[in-house]
Amino acid sequence: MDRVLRISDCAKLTGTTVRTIRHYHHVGLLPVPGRTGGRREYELTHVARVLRIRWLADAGLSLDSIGVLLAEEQRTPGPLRPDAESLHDLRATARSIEERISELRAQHDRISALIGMAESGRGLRALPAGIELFYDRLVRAVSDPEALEVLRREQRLAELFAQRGLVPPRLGTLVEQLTDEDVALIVEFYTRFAHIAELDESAIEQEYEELTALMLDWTRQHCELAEELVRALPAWTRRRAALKPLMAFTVLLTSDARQREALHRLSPIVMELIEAAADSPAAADASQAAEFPDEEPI
Amino acid sequence: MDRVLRISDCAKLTGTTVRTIRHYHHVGLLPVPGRTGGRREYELTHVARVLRIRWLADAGLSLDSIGVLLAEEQRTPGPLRPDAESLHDLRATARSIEERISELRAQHDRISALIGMAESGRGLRALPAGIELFYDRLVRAVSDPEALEVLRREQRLAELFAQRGLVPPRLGTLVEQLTDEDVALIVEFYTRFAHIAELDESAIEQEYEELTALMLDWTRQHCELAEELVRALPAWTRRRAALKPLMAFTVLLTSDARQREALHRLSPIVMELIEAAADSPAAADASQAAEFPDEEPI
DNA sequence: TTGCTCCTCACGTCACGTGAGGTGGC
DNA sequence: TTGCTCCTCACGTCACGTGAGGTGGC
Repeated sequence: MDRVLRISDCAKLTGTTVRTIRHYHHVGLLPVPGRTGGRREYELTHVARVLRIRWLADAGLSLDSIGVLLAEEQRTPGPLRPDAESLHDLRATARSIEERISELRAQHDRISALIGMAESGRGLRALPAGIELFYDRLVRAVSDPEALEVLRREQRLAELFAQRGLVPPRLGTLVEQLTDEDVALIVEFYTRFAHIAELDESAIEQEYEELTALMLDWTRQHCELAEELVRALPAWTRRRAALKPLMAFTVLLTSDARQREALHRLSPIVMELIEAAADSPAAADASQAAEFPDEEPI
Repeated sequence: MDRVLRISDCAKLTGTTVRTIRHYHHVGLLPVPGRTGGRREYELTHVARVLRIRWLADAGLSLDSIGVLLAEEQRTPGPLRPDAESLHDLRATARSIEERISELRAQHDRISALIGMAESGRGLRALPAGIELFYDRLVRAVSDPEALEVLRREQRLAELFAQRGLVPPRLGTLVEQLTDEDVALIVEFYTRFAHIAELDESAIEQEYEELTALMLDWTRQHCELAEELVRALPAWTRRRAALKPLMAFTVLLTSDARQREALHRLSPIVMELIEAAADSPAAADASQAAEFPDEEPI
C-alpha cells in the first residue's frame, strides 16, 4: 500500500535534484536503496538522511565534514552530538566563512570603485584621484622636458604599484596638503635627477649629496606630514627587507645607468627615513592597519 | 645591460606564482615572450600586464571578463575605458558578489547556531528551542499512549521540516505564548486523532466534522496569534500549491490508513485558514519576508 | 507507438596547485 | 657533480550540471 518513492520524488521532497541524490550515493553519504527492475526504491530514511545532509550543507559544511558528523550519528541516535574534533571542524568552517566574507567585501569595494570610475567616464585607474591630481600639478609646474619624462615614468610606476595595492586611498588626500612650495621643491628634485647623467664624474658625488640633503631637509621641516605619509603605507612595505623588491622594480623602469646609480645611492636614505617614521611611537596604532590590511610581500 | 627577467622574477614582481603566469599564457591573457635556450625572457610589458590582470582579478572579475576588458585596451591605450557591455558585466559581477556575501552570511548564522548548540551540549537540532519546549509541554500533558506516539511522530516531522528551513526561529517564541488551556485543546485533538481508527464507519464522518470544528473554534478565538503564526512561515509555504508537497510528506510518515484519510479531510481546512491569514492586510509587510527569505518550493 | 523517467558513464566548471619526468645553466 | 630553475604534460580541486546513449513502464 505504501507508495514507492522514485529518485525524483526523493529529490522533490528534499528540495534538491536527481543528480544531487546520485552524487550523495557516489560519495558514500547516502546508502543506495534496493531496486526493482533497475529502478531504485527510496524510503523515508533516505529522505530524512538527505534533509540532514542539506541542512548541514546549508550551514556551509563540506560533504566530507558532513560525512564525519553523520558517522557519529550511527553510534548515538537522536540529535547529533559532535565530538571535540567535529566541533573544532565547525569552528574552522565558521572562521573560513568569515574570511571569505571579508575577502568578498574587499572585492566589492574595489569593483564598486571601478564601476564609479567607469560611470564618470574617468577610465579605470588604480591610483587614487588625489594622486592623479598631484601628478597633474607637478606636470604643470615642470618646464624641463627631461624632468617631465622622468615624472611621466614615475607616474606609470606609481600606477603599477597602485595595481598591486600598495597605494592606499588615504595617500591621495595626504598629498593634497602639499603646498606650492613643496611642489617647487619636488620639481627641482626631479629636474636635477633627470640631468644627473650630464654632470662630470667629479660633480656627481656632490650632486648625490645635495639631492640627499634636499630630501632630508624637507622631511625634517614637514616631520608630521612625512610620518603620516609613511604610516599610510601598508605595514609590510615599511620594513627594510620589503623595499628591496620595490626598488628592483623601480630600477627596471629606469634605463639610464646614471639615474640607476642615483637611485641606488638615494634609496638607503629613503629607507632610513621610512623606518624612522614607522618606528615612531605614533605609528603603533592598529586602526590604520585594519583600514588597509597587509598583503603578502612581493 | 638590461637584466633578463625569468618567469620566477615576473612572479615575484607581480606577487603571483610561476604557475599563475603560465596559466595566463595558457588562457591567452598574457603573450608568451620569446625564449633563449628554452627559457622564456620576460619584459616589463609582461609584468605590467600581469599586474593589470591581478588588479582586476582582485576586484572579483573572472579571467574571461578581464580578457574582454583588456582587449579593449589594445584599441585605446592609457586608462581602461570599459564599453557599455563591459560596464554591464562589471555591474553583474558586483551583484553576484553581493549575493554571495548574503549567502555566506546566512551560512554563518546557521553554523554559529550549530556551534552554540554543540557547546551547550544540547546536540544539534533544527527545531527552534521554543518549539522543542512546546513539544515537551505537550508530552507531559498527554496521558494516552497512542496520542503520544502520534505526537512523537509529528515532532520528527517538524524536525525534518525545520531542516528544510521551513520553521523560522520566530515560530519558537510564538508557541511559548500558548496557554495551558490551548495545550489541553491540542492534546484533546491529538488524542481523538490517534483513536480515529477505532471508530465505527458511521461515527467517523461525525468525528471529522468535530475535529474540524475544534480547529476552527480555536482559530477564531485566537485570531491574532493564529495570523501571526501563519505570517511567520516563509511566504511560499503560505500558497495553496506549495502545501501539497508538504502534505505528501506528512502522509508518508503516517502509516495508518484511517489517519491518512483524516489528514486528507482536515488539510483543506488548514489550507483555507492559512490562506485567509496570509491574505489579511497585515500580512503584506515586507520586513518579515526579509527576515526569513523565501526558498525554492519543494 | 510516443513520452516520460530511469540508468550508467564521463566530461565540464574556475583558477590555478601539485607532482611527474626530463633538460639546461652555475 | 650537485642544486636550482626551467620546461611540458596532466591530474586534482568541490559539488554537482549537463549531455550521451540506452532501457523499462504507461
